[in-house]
Formats: sequence, C-alpha cells, structure tokens
Amino acid sequence: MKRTHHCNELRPAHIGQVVALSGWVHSRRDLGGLIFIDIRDREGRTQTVFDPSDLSKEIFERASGLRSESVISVTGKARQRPAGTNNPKIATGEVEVMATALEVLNQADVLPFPVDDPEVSSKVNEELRLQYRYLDLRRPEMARNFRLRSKVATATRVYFDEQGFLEVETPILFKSTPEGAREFLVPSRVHPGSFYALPQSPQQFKQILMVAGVERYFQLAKCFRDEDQRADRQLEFTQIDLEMSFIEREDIYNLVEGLLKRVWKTALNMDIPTPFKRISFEEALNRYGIDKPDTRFGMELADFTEEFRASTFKVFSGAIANGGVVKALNAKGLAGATQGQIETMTEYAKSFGAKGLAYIKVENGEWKSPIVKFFNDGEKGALTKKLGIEEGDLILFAADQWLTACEILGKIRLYSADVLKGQGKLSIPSDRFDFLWVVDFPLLSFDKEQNRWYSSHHPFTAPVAEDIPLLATDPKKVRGQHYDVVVNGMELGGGSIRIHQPDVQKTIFEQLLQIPPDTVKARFGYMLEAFRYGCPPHGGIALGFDRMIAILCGTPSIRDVIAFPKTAKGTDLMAESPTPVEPKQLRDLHIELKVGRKE
RNA sequence: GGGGGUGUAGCUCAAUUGGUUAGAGCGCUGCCCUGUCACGGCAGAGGUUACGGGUUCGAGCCCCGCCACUCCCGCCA
Repeated sequence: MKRTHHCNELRPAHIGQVVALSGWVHSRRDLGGLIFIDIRDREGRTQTVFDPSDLSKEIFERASGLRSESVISVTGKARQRPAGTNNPKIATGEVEVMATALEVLNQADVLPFPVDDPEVSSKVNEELRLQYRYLDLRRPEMARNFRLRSKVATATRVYFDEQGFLEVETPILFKSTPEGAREFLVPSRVHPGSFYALPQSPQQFKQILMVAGVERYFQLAKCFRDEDQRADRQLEFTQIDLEMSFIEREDIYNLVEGLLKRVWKTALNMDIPTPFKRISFEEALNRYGIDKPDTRFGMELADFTEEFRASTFKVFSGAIANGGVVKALNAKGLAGATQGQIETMTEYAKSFGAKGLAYIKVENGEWKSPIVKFFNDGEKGALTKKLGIEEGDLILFAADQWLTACEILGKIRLYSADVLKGQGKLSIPSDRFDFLWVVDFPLLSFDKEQNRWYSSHHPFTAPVAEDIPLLATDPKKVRGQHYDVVVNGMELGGGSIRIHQPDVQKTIFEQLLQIPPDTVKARFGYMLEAFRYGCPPHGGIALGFDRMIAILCGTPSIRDVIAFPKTAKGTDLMAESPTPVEPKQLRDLHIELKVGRKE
C-alpha cells in the first residue's frame, strides 16, 4: 500500500502514528542540513521533514535531488511541529511527517510552466495550458472546477431520479437532418456513400421516447455542432436534456426551477428564490433590446415613437413614417465617454444595419449633441421625463424597424454597462443571479434572403393553441410554446411544448417551412409515423451543462470546465487532432480526398 | 468568411518609440546553509524577438505576407 492517509488528513490526533503519504512534490525547501518536502495530492498538502540524523545518507541525498512534481511516497511518524513553526495557511499545518523512507515513484522533468504558484500559473498562455492539459488540471483552481462539475452532475441525476425520470442513452451515430446547425458526418464503411451524423441534440430520440411511453426522460447528453466557436461554445458539449409527457409549460418551469435550486444549493450553498420572473419576448426586446436580458442593472430602453412622429428631425420622423420606431437609452453617467468609445458604439450600431448612432451628452447643464437643435421643447421634455435625464448622462438613440432598433440599443446597453464597470460607476455583486423565463417567442421568423419562414426555435415546437388559426393567415403573429431560461444575460437553456399531432407537424414542415414532401418523408418520416401510433402530448428543455458549470465557477470560458477542450479552430493541442489518415482507411470508407495531404 | 488583440529566455513580463553587447523576477544548474513553508546567500547557463520577405547605414520596434492562440460579427433549426 502506497498510502495510509491523504495529504489533507493529518491532524494533531494522528501524532505518534506511522503514516505513508503519496503524491506530488509540491515544494522543496533544502536548508542543507535539513530538507522540507511538501507532498501534495488532490486533497491538500502535508509537510514532510528529512533529518540526516535519523536517516541513511542515501535517502537524504535522494530527497535533496527531488524535483518539483515528481511522484513520491514518504513513510514516517506524524508528529507535532516544534513550537512556533506551525503553518496556519494549510489545514495540516500543525503536524509534519518525520520521514524514514522515501520512494520515488516517478521522476519528473522540469515542467514547462509552474503549477504550484497560483499567481503565475493562472496567467500562463492558454495555448501552453491546453498543450499540457494534465499539468493545467493539477492546478487547484482547475481541480476545484472539476470537482464542482462532478458534484453538480450527481446532484442532477439524484434530482431527476427523485422526480421519477429515467436516464436513457441515445445514439451518437445518428442520421443527417440538415435543418439546424452544421453536422459532423461519419462515413459508413458498410454502406458506401452513406453517412451517419453526430447529433446536434437528442431532440428526435427524446420525442420518440415519449411515444415509447417513457414519460419522463433525462440525459447528460453529448451534443455536436460543427459551427465556429466562442468562449461559451465548443464543437462538442454537454446538455442536461429532458422530456416529459402529459404536461404543460408550467410543469417544465416548476421542474427546472427545482433543479436549479438544487444545483445552486449544492454548488454554492445558495438558496435561489423561485418561481423565476417571466418576461415575454416582446417585452424583453422593448425593455432590454435582447431576448436574454441581463436584469442586474437598469438602463432600460424607452420608446419615443409617438413623441417624434411629427418631429422636424427627419431621421426620426422618416424612420417612423417607414413603419419603424424611435428608441432611446440613458447610459447613466457616461457623458464623459471618449470620442473613441462613441466611435466604437457607432461602429457596433452600424454592424447591425444602423446608419449611425445619435447621442446627447449632458454636461455642465447643457445638452451637447449634433441633433439637439432639431428638438422642440415638448420633445426635450418627454426625453427628460421618460429617461430621467440628469447631469452626466449619455443618451443614445436608434431609429429603425422595431426589432433592429431594439437590438442595436440592446448591444449598446451591454457595452455601456461594461464601460461603466470599468470606470467603477457600476458594480454588480459576483454572487447575484437574476434568473428569468423568457416566453411567448414568435413561432416563425422570416428569412428575407431566402424569402421563406423558418422556425425560431425548432420545427417541433407547438404553437400557442389560440394562435393556431393565424398559421394560415398571419404566421408572424403566431406565438410558440417555447421558453428560455436566462441568468444574468446568459441563455442557460431553452425548450418547448412539442407538436404531438402528425397533421400539424406536417403542415409546419410542408406549408410553412416549405420543405418538399419527399424531403420531409426522408428526414422525418419515421417521426411523423410514430406520432400516428399513440403520441402523448409532451415537451421538454435542454440546459447547457458546461455553461452552467462555468457560471457556477465564475469563469467566462467553458474551456475552464471541460477537461479536454478544443481551441477556437477546433484543434486539440495536446493530442494534436484532427489529423490526416492513412490511404487504406479512406479506401475502406470509400472516400477520395480533393485536398492534398499536408506534410 | 470578416474585424480586433496577442506572440521577446522554460514561465510572467520589460526594452526610453528605429540606435551599440535584448534586460528583470521566478524557474533551471553548481556551491554554501539544521526549522523552512514565496526559505535564504553566492555564482552560472539560458534568446533564430512565432515564421518568411521588404524598407533602412542600422529593425524586437516600420511595411508586406504567413502561422498559432484569443475575443467579437456572420454562423449556432
């Protein structure tokens, strides 16, 4: 046996016992005639002492030659540290182990970067951390993330088990249904020219499981999407996926609120209040300019369409005449914004199709703005009243179609908040979590370029019952039974009540989404058929597990909570994937390359 | 596909804005040191300034290209 205790276990009660510790050399303090080795395992660390008066010369010399991060086993007697030498910084700081034996289990080379110094190692270039991920993961901050991830996964499973859910594994080798995200394809050896696809989500299988009578399904499901990545998006990621039969939206809200309550209690020992607030898609856009609002600070958008309908300022009145709106935002205290910051905001606005970004700086009791000369007293009064304008404020305007105007100011609102945070004028406690449900999404959105409707969520989402007649007459007014759960401006998950009537599903596919009937049959025929043989009403949701863990760990990147993440370009710097393959492998798969092999 | 940022010793960073031999801390190597815990002291090694071109008397610094990492837009039913 290599150890009797772990490295965060020894206390004064163990004094006098002969113990064996195994772990990594955390630090070595060689005083010449006396050597201290801190030995570390995943639980903590303990000081061991090598005193030549009690030891063979050979062992003492072996100790003096030890390098950081070598793996060793030390045997010796636990004892009280001499008076005045306790180390209050570590839990084992009252005791030490007088070494009588030392075994070097693995001699470590000099490390490419330090893992024992949190100050330095947290700043190490991420490229290097990913290349030597096994060293990076030894850092206590990373180890803590993965311990938390594991605890939350377990709490999730326990919760769903208590709620009567079955965990069912669905296939990783699925079929291509190129409706949503780009898929990863897997060539079939047995069926030349045919491919599997990795699932973007287990959506179709979980609905089929409802037809199968499972009633309550969940899974910590691996999902794959071949899209460009972000700090919160990886090619492969994990969802808490669930589906229930014989339920309505309220049942999902209830269930998910219970889950998140349990998770936050488990991870952070926090009691989050439920039920969560609810806000409609329309209200979210009107007030926050985004469908996943961060409600931890104000600076809400206000509407001035009526006030400027007859304005002499043609940019505003003209936009309104075109069916658009005028919206404004008070970036409180940002009048001191630099020209560069205004420039950045303007560029930002332009990237959303805005022609410019009108603004008013309120400084020294004066409205400084290129456009204020066009405003009459009534318009100025309305602005002051609705926006609560005070000295030092920066007012920003968007005049455009409703959705565009809202989204522009939504982005500007978040940008302004970041600037204010940087100036110390806005601070949000790190333990504040504003959860809310966003509901009443439009079922369909219109793609101008392709001149057709597409599903806002996915094509299996049920319309709100009273809106069904509008499908034929005014599709854009139809609300879907879709819901997103949002925390602090981040989308944590989304789902819907599904269509469980094959004729409604067929109408959505063929008449609204304009997918040709034979394509519908080829891609979704088995689902439509399944729905004909007794399909219960059902619905579900999927929560981004990696994102949730990142939020709980307080890190902006999900790479910090995924053991072996990929880079932004989709490579694994440690294992060095992807790679070319042998010609024989390609021949077996009936694949011929059109690119030269890189050497 | 597009835009921004970064790249200098093993690691983290500097280099007076184009000027002589590219520095510091940590780490590493050697020597000294019996109560340290960021141990201490002395000495030393370590550089294709990511890479390839160009401008210049002279380039880490300017220009062009390229690679990698990263953030964002597009994309993510």
